[in-house]
Amino acid sequence: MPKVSQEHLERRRQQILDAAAGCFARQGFHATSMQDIFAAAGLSAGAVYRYFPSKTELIRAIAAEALAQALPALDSAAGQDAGLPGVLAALVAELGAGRLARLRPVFLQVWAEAVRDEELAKLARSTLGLLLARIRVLLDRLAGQGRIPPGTDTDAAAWLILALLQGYVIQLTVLGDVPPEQVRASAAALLRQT
Amino acid sequence: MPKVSQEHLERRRQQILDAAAGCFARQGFHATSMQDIFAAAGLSAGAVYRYFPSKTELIRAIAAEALAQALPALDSAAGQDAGLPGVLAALVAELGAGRLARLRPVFLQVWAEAVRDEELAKLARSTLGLLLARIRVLLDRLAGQGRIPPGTDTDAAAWLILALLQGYVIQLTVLGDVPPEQVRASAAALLRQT
Amino acid sequence: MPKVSQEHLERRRQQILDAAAGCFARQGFHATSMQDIFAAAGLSAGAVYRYFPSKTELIRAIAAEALAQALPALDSAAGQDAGLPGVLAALVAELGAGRLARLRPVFLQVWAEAVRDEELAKLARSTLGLLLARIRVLLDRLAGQGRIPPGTDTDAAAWLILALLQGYVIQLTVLGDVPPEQVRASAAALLRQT
Amino acid sequence: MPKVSQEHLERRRQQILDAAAGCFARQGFHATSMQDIFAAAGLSAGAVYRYFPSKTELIRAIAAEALAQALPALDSAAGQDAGLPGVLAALVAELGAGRLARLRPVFLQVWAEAVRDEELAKLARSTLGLLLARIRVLLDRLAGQGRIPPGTDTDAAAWLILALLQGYVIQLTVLGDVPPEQVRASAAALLRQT
DNA sequence: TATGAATGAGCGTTCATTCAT
DNA sequence: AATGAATGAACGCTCATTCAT
Repeated sequence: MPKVSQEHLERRRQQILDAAAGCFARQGFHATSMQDIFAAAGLSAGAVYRYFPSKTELIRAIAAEALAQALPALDSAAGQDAGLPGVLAALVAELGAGRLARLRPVFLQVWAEAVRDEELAKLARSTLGLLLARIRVLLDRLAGQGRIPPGTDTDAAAWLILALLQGYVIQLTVLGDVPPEQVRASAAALLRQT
Repeated sequence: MPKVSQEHLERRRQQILDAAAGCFARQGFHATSMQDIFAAAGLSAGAVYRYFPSKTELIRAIAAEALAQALPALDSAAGQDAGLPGVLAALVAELGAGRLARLRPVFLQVWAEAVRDEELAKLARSTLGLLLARIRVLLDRLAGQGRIPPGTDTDAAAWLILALLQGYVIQLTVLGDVPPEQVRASAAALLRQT
Repeated sequence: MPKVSQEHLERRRQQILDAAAGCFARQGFHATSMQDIFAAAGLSAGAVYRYFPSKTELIRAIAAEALAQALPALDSAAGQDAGLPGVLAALVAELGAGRLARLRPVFLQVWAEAVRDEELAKLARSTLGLLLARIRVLLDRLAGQGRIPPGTDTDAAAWLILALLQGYVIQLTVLGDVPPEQVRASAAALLRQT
Repeated sequence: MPKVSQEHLERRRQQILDAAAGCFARQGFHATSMQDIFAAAGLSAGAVYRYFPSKTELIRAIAAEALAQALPALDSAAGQDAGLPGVLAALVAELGAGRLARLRPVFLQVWAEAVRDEELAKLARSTLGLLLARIRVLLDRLAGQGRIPPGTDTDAAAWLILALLQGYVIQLTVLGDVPPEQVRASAAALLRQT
């Protein structure tokens, strides 16, 4: 007979993840001490270690959670039946001020840390693969609807869009603010779409 | 009269920077200890601290050096009088296997660390600004030569190209290898240039 | 009226002692965590703490139990009406492979820990005293039967035999295996008994 | 060019070993914290860790040093051309109040810890082997001089003497004080030597 | 009676930095 | 100019113990 409900355990876990995500976004993985996380979560060392066996595992859990959020954001942007510029603008808005905005520094941290932690690299690679596939599907649909130029290599285009979004994450985070209209303009300029 | 030549000092400084760059590329800023750098440089703690007053300053110096290398790479790629796809391909080759390849992980580290270190952020911002300006100049020249579609918003396009390159840095580093042809294809697909 | 029988309580207590003895024998007092004991006993922290108020008290209980087992082993060896070499051989067999074998590491732990815990030292001292007295009784009986050389200082001899057995505990535990025949031969050699 | 002399380094190392030996003798390996050792040695954490890479290695070094001291003690006792009781009495005096007295609790700790640390077990085993061999040599010499009964199995007798000494270490440490005369009497009683 | 989530002091260890030589 | 021994605050983590359920 469990002492507390499964639900309570899940809530605690999320409480820790939320606190850690905040710390990591603000200070990066390495400049955040476990003590910082204990304080942010309002829990003791032992309590946090009951849910995550090490700082490394906590980082991986945060990374998994953050990367996982990118997929529904893409889906929701793609689902609005807009043209490509519209989809990009929606994504960019999401990254700039939406729910993904908070996670931007975490994305950067994960990519930087992937150099050292193969587990993190795997995570990042698989997420990138999923995103790429979904973008391809979107492009194929748009091609079928005649909304992108005929003959477009959707495979290559999907990669380009992903790189564009990743670059935007860096820009937003480093420059502080890149106006979303600029992205829209950029996309429009080169895509010459409506 | 100094005991040793200015030249000697400069050589020592570079020796330390090279050793540190190697460590940082391999393990990241935070997982590299100063002791790692002493060992890699073959120097004592005191010797290194004579040239750099703290680890933070050493990181900033490395960042400045790494970012500075991006400009000549862009210039050399732009100077070959190729079309845009050619320029992009040259840059991508440089990032994938050229002199910039070694620095890719450092770029990532710098962008990730910029969140915490405003000095680093400034450095990154100014470099990004310089790159953007140079790309704009290139595009204007290509527009003047009729090698990119008339009416292209070169400002917006420059930003897009920079984001694309940054995304490529992430991809290369996280995925391990993105074939350069793919970038060329991507660019060609969307730019519909020769 | 108690909720559960006295018998149940006793069984639980023994269950914990058995689990703890196993852990302590394998890993020593200090390298065994209370969590190890909870797991080995298949009980919760709270359950164990209901029976033993602290790790220290649990250690003392284990020590008392282990030391107490030495007395019946000596009695049973002495009761077989063998000469001194036979008695020693029986004891050594008991320590080497009999019921006392499992407790050998615990004996060592107790002696080592007695340096720090006066309670444990008292326990060890009183057991040593009891053993000494019983060995003396045995020797007096053998002397009366003319089975040890006349004029033997039984007091001194008892002490020697106890030391011999303690040394054997160390040897068995550290060397892994000292053949029992060697002890018999040793004893015979110096006692020149049949 | 070394910063300080080899001699200085050796002195520091010994300073740490001495401090640690004192702590370990007083409180045992596990109840002694590294902080205790820093304080006892009058050094910082970093300084101690420059000489010993871990607490485990420090324990092993202490064990090696302590065990090594047993050999010269035996040699010096054996070298006085006394009969066996005299040699035993000398050893016992050494263990009771001589230079080995301080190390008695450390011996106990090593034997107890050998259960867990195979490296320590190896150390203890090899020392035991050396002691055994030296005792055998001593007995053979005494046998040649006719100072022990003819026909004595010196191999078996050597083992017995070693066990006796080990038992005495336990007794002294646990009981606090066993009068050396008792050992002499014990030995005399059973050896019936002059 | 029994559970097990939670506590938090304290552990062993690292590492940026200093300074006597 | 260069060394490297030394510092000590701070790190990630453990574990004996408690107590609401």
